[in-house]
Amino acid sequence: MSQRQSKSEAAGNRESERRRTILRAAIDVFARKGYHGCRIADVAREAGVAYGLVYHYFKNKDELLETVVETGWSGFVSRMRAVAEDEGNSLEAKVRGIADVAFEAYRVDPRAVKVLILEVARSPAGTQVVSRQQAFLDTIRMAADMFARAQGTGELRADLDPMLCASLLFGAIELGLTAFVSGLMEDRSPEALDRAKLQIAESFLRGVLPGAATSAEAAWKQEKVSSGTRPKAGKRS
Amino acid sequence: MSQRQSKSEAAGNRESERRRTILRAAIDVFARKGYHGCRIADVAREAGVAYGLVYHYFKNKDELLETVVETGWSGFVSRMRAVAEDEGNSLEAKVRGIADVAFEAYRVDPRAVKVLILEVARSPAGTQVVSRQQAFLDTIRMAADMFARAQGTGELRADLDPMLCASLLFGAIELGLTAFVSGLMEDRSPEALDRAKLQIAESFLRGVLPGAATSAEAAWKQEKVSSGTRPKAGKRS
Amino acid sequence: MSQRQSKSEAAGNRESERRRTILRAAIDVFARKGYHGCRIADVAREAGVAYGLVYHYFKNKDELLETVVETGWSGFVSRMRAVAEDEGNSLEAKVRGIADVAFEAYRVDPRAVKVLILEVARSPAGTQVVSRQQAFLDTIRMAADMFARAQGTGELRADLDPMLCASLLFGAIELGLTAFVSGLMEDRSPEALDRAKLQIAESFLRGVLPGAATSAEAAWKQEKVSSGTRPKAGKRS
Amino acid sequence: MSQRQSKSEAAGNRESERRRTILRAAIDVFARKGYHGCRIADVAREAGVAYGLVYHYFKNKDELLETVVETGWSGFVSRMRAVAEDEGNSLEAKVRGIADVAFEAYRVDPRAVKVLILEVARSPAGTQVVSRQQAFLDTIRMAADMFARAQGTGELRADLDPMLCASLLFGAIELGLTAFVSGLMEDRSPEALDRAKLQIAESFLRGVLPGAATSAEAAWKQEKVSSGTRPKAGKRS
DNA sequence: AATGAATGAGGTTTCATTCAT
DNA sequence: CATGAATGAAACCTCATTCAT
Repeated sequence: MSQRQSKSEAAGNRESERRRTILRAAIDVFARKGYHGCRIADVAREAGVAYGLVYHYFKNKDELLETVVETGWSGFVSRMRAVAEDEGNSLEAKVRGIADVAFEAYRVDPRAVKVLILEVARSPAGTQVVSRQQAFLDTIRMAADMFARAQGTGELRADLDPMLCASLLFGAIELGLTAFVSGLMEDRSPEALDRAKLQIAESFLRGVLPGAATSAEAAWKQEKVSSGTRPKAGKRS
Repeated sequence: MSQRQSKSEAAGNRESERRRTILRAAIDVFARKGYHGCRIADVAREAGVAYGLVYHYFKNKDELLETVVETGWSGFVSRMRAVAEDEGNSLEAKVRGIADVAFEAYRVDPRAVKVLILEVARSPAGTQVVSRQQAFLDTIRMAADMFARAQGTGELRADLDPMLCASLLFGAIELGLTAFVSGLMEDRSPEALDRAKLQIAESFLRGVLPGAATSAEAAWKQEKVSSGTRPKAGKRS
Repeated sequence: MSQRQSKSEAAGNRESERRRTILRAAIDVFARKGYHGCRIADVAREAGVAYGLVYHYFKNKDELLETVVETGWSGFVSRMRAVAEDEGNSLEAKVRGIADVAFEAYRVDPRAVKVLILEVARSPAGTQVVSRQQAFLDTIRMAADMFARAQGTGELRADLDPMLCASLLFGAIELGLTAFVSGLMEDRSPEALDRAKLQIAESFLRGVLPGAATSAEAAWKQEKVSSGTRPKAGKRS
Repeated sequence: MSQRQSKSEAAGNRESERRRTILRAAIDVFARKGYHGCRIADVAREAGVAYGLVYHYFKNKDELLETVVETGWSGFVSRMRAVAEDEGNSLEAKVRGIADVAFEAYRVDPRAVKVLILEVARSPAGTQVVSRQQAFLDTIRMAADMFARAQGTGELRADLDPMLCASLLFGAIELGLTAFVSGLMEDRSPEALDRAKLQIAESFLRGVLPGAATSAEAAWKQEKVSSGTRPKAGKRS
């Protein structure tokens, strides 16, 4: 590649730059006031662009939200899926991995996560284009499949409903994040986030894995003391 | 006494009857389309009354939602609080009691629960009157207090953040209910609901109570099979 | 007359009593908020009667105002007319009589006068039933006739337009009263009212009666003839 | 420079052009139907613009009226003030100047004057933002000050209340204009207007300037008491 | 006669979307 | 690309009037 970009490339970059500015602004405003509570004018003002420019890049307000969601959600889901469907991993590792993905997303962009939680996870059925609601439900179903498979291999207590397990996991993660988003948790330092993530994963696992104390838990307890080796379980160093 | 009520009584009943009809309709419509997605006209049509009558009983749309929420939420919260602050109960009993309250509310009036979940639990901070958002957060804080006290008596693992525990519990319950609300769970029979409630409470407790299996769990296990011991489980690599 | 009234008389009195209560309330509320600024509910509340009763006695809101005006205005006008058309009186006596009538009306019922000023004297042409606007204009015309006759007898300067004289007189009276109504005049004692009445009548008469030209008038007349040097007095060339 | 304006200038003109069009339309419609009697739709139709554009330039209906009033009134008042406070002028010149200003305003824009008279001068106190009513009263007070100063220099009869004089002057002018506005005066030619202006100013001055008592006044005085020597006069007891 | 709940037309206001420059 | 004025449908809310009791 030459150091100078071709004209169209430059334009393309310029365009996508503007586009991204607007998208960014939309996320911020949606996070602050909600989709219904904000006007296109708010997004434009936040982005520092002219009113009409929003319509240059997005067909309408709904597409704007759609794009926000897709952008934020698709990466999230694909990372989630990668973790959940990596058959090389134990269920425990997968669960910890999912928690990692969620909390990492929050660390990187809490506003975007807030929008996803507010506008995607919840919102009346009829209101929106199918995809939005579907996206969330599909993710839960994916997790449910994961749990169902785990039951097949004896990694999950057989008496639990896999769908319910999936709901519990996401419920725990979501309200855990909500606690941060809403200000219920006063300490929002990276360490606090990490602690929360571990407690959530660990409590969930303790609750659903077969047997008494899980090895994971044992390991985790040990980790506190020494340097607990653990097979590729997410990002923990 | 005669079978007819006195005039004022009849009027009083009539009034509150109408009022309740409208409130009921509002719950239904909010549940179906969300607060923003519905028009006063929808509520009026659903209630079978004239447009303006809604404004006879409620100052404006917002007060209507406020009333819906207050009505539904206050009963819910007070029952919740009664359970959580009954010091005669063990933590386990309290947690099960809270699950009972939530699922019973859903059984009695799923629509109302849906509205509470959609419009109260989540919704951008600045938008609403304090009370709505506050109500939800206060409930979580109440549960957090409960868990903190339980740590004092050794009923809860000392290494867990009480606030996080509260979030987990409500997250599990909420997304468990959401699974029903959203149609993720196909079987919505009372039995299925009950099963879900038990699984949620039990998994949560298993996850957060100190020690190995809880007494409840032990009982439950026995009830199910006989020897469900599984060899330390761990991970199949 | 017997001391007891017949039943129908009693009823009639009761009725007119209620009716008068409502009329009274309407005057007060109209005076306070204006016709457009008040609701039937305000009138009912002020009168201490039920909402619908207003409609029992008056066909609609407009008729209510109409009645207020008629009641207040007709007495006013007939007294005015009696003074203006009493050919036994000099013009001066008539003018003073008109001022008497107006200020007496104000003394007796300042609110009613306020309503008459606000809602009758002024108000866009098309808006109202003819009668209201007409009533006011007719009164001015009546006074104009009076002035025209006075010109015939030499009691009024021949160079003045009678219609304009009428306007001036009522303008002076009206804004004089307005000064009291609006609070511009701090002293609202009966004595102050009387003083104002006399000053108004006297100044008006001094201005319009024939007789020795005042120095000011003389100067002005001269200007017309010669080149009236006047120290930069506005736009006159 | 080219004959074409720069873009921003053009835009600026365009904007204020539209704004002025709407303001103009509002004046016309208010004059025709009154503030309460007209709908925003009427203003928009009159201006030949879309419904919503009115709200692009004015926050709401009330601000529209407010702006109409301010625009029309402020120029009027400042011109009035210039005349009233020009100490190089005699009282007589000032009074004539004020009449000039008022009638000139009417000649230039009778509709606007009508609105000012209808919606500003009179209208219930509580209804409006302070400024509107205040503006009118302040103007009267300004004139009252002028008259008070004139009493200090002996230019005005000492026995008159300055505030009342101001009321008389504006009452005369206002109802004089009303006579034209309302159609009482059939001849509305510039000459007729001029004639009216002169008669008003002259009659007023004749009435309030010191100087030889008119015969009428003399007669009246005699009738009342006996020794009505005037000079210092003060308030009659 | 008296009450006040019920009705619904009519007005205001908002704001997504289009369009001319 | 960029701008922001212009558009108008759609929602909210008010309140005069009617009606059942």
